[in-house]
Amino acid sequence: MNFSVSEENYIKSIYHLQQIDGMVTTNELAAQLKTKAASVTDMLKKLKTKKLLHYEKYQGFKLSEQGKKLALTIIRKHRLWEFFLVNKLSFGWDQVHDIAEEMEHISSSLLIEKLDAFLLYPKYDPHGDPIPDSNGKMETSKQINLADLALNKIGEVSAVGSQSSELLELLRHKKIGIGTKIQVVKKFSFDSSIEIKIKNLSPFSISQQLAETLFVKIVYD
Amino acid sequence: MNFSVSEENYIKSIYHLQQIDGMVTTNELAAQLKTKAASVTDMLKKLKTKKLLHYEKYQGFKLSEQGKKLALTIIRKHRLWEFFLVNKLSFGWDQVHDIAEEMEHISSSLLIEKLDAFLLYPKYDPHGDPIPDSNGKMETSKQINLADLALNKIGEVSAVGSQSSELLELLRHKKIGIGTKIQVVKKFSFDSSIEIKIKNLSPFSISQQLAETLFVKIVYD
DNA sequence: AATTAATTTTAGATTTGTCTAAATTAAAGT
DNA sequence: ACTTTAATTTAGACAAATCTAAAATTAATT
Repeated sequence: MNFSVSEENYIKSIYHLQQIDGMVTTNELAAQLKTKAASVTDMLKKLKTKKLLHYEKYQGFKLSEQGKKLALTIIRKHRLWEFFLVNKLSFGWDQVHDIAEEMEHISSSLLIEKLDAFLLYPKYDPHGDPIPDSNGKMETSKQINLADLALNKIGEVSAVGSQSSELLELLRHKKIGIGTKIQVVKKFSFDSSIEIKIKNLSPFSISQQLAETLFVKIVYD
Repeated sequence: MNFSVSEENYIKSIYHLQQIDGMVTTNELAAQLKTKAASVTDMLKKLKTKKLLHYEKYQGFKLSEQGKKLALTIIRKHRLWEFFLVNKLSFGWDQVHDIAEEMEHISSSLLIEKLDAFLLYPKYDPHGDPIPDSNGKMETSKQINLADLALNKIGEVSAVGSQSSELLELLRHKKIGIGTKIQVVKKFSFDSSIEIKIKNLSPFSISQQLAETLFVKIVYD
């Protein structure tokens, strides 16, 4: 199968959004792609007939297995080209995103395999995100401390550092549990507190103490 | 200014065709681009309003200075990427054309300058065609013997090896003079004769002896 | 449970690049 | 010079991807 640049951009955006939300909504995707909800609906129908996603109208949508596979090949291309641009052409890591955004749509898969070999099979791109291999598999994140999670990254809570009823009460109150996805919005050096964002809640701050008892796995977008 | 992939492909094809013909016709271009004459006419109007070519209807057309400049940047990208594919990713020289055809439309000019530096400013691509520099200048061909011109290449007659009236009579009869553009269509090893094609004439053969008295400059397409 | 608000979808229009078929212009042959 | 042929252009249609405005559906609120 062969896909248009536009179709590929939709697939990639849906992949990233569903890492965070599970299910994706029309408005979310429209915002991400800087387009209008009506345009998204049109494209969803097309992608559904191509069996790249599961979609029932008004019910949200997510990628099919095929769709995920395609998303991962696009992400693989994007990250390999970013690695190339930074490590071979000496671009800064902050200059390469838009260029890779164009290069990821070059269709030849032989090109990508040869590029991968030339770069000596890198595992991470210049931003620290893992590069999927030719089967779509990539290194999964180890558990790290929420206090160590980089700004704007999203972590999925995988463990808590204590079982004390005081902690559990606090977590229940803040609506944090195993599996909760937390984005770091701001870090305050004054008291090492951090501001976090959880889906469907307004951002709020937590203490350094709490951040250090929470362990997360990075959700690579 | 920013141009679509389609516009860039038209510009590049026109550039190549006018190397041979000076003026380009609608049907020629349609054949080259594997599209229909009507589609070409439509695009010509658009390219004219963008001042990329000189065009009066029914009169043929050719690139403006601006159009040539654009064509050379596209050719520069194409040939640099071909060089990269062959010399860094170890593709065969016969595998790279279609991939470079896609890569030449990546828009960043900084990318191309950095690529050029990474490749150590190559002067020729893997097919032996010269690579334009960032100002659109490229090495011009030295005079070579028509007998040494590679298959399918086009040469412009720049000198003859003798002034004998016998030779001049033969040349007048074959309609060959200084400035005539000759394409090598076939080479016969049996007697070293070669079959050539001149614009507006059917292909015909010439003897090794004649070929060796004609000097040409390669017309890079 | 009913109404309001927000989200999503449909309907119809627009742009880009293409096509076929018909009309126009130029070139070639007698 | 006239007629036939070939090349080119116009007119009208179509597919892809987008948009605005209106209608339909779901979610939220009283």
